[in-house]
Amino acid sequence: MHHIKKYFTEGLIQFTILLSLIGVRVDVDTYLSGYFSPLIETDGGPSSAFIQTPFHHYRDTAAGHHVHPKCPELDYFFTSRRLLNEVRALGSPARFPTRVSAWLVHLVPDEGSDGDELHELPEDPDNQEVNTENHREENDHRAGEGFGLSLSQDCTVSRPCCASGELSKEETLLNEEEEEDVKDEKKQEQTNPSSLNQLTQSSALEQEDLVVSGSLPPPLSGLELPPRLQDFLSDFEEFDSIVPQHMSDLEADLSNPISYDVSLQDAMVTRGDSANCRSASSRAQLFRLESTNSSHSDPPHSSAGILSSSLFCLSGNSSRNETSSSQLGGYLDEAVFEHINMLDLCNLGTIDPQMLDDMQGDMDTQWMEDSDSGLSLESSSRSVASPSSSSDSFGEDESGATGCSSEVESLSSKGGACAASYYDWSPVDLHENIWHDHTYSSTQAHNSTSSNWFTAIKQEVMSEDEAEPEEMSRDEHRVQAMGLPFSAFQIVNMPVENFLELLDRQNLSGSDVTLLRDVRRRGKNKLAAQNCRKRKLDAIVGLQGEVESLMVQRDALLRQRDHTAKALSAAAEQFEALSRTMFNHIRDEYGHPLNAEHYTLHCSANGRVMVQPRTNTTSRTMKGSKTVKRKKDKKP
DNA sequence: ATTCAATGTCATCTG
DNA sequence: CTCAGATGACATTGA
Repeated sequence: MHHIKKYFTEGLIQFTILLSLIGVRVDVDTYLSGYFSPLIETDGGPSSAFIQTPFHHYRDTAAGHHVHPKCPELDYFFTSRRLLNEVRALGSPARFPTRVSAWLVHLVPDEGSDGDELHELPEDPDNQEVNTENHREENDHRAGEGFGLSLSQDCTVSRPCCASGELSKEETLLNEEEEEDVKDEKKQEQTNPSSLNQLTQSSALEQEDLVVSGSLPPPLSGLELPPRLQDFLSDFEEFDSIVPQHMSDLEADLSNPISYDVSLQDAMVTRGDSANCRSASSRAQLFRLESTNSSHSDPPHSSAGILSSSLFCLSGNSSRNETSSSQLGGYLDEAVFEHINMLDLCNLGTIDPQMLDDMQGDMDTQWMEDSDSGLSLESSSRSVASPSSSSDSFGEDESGATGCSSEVESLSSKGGACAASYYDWSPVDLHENIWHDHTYSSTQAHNSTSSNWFTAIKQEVMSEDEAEPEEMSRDEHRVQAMGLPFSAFQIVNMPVENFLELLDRQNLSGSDVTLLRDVRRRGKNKLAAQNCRKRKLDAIVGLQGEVESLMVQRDALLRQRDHTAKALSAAAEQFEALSRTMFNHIRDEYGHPLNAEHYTLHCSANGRVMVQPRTNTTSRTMKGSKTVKRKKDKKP
């Protein structure tokens, strides 16, 4: 509750600042005495209550989270702050009255309804004691408050009454409140015309000033120019450099008038809907987190929980409910997942072994899938499958396997060290993570011969992949024909030391050695070709994506260029018009008007404006230089 | 019969 | 120099 009070208080202060910025005088002292100041959904800039309270107090500290820079709440915050800055910098007071009116219509609160709600709220005895005093005190302060208070109450789209409580009634009353809001606003317009007049007068003054600033300068005598005109003309001093530099601003200016027109309404409508719902839901989530943290000790209707639910239901109309509920659902999911994570971390030791097995299986699957993306692993796995998937060869291999084993035995009797060195290596070393659980348990694998082991692997893979048996490759047939106890796959994948030992100690003929070397080379090259093609395809896909992004960038640059050209031409026309206007009022030493075709205005950096005779050579050179530049631009 | 994509193979280069 | 890998070019194969 302390946070809430501080939140409201800070919000009130910020909103007071906001009101003062738009010309409304607010007596702050009268509000500060009441804790339940309106919950302000607007932001007052860097010191906004929106920043201070929700994120730092609740997220960073209470919930232990850190706000991500791309957090949607932050997006909303910065967006709203930007809008507010635009409103400040707008300098177009001509729109102020309408906006303020819209603000009032939307916001001006129903003090009565609020008060009624506040009095209705305390059905919960726990909150009643806490809230009623504050509300009464606040209502006392509000009673007879002027325009400023109405505004501030207004902005409490999430009203403090909600913070205290009852949601169902709140929901049902929302529509009525809105209607009453309009009525009360009208009443207040009647009762407080001075406030509105103050706004309109100030805005009218600003408008007048703007009109003066935007109008053409008064008739000139000589070269004495008014400061504004000098400023304006000085802007043309560095014409080419200024225009591109301010293109972004120009774009904003050209594209934003609509948003300016509705900026304050947006500040109410949009913030009252989506943004408000977002903030309300986020707060609800934040409060929910706090309430969950304290749920064990607090009663079910703890103030925080009620506040969260209040804020949640506060979202008002159906659309709000949809938005807020969905978003809140997201937050709740987030909270639920956090809770689950905590439980998992705490109960890690009690996890069901079956679940661990499943997880292991998933991990293995994932590992194998990942291995597909790898170079050697993918090729190796595929190589394992390809020779093993030929049932015919395995039928032969079965018979051959026994023969091979006998041969191996004989070999081992010949050179035990050599055979041992062969069999120290096996594909298991490469695929231990995959195959370790498949063959070792089988009785066939008890024989320590690599051929038997490989036969077991083949059978294992065959049982999994009997659907489409593949024929043995030519090299596989050749190796089998040689009667070696190794498959082509083994020859390809065994370490080079083992392969060299195999060549040396098998008493192979020269043609056999060449064949085995070719088999090994072809096998490795086959895998290398597969990897190479895969990389090539990946590179093509990446380049296609890059091309698309570059095309998008190119389109954006073209649009920006068109925009710049339009702005440049518009500024040039404005400059010409202004020059003509000036030359109409400028007289030479004989009192004759100057011909704008023969003279031009030159604006120096210090603000001085000089009339210079226009020379054809300069204009030609300038044109020539421009054409050269354009040609240069076109070349690349 | 032709086309085309996938795959295998060879030659060559590089580390 | 050998080996492993990468890659272009060509051949083969199957749909």
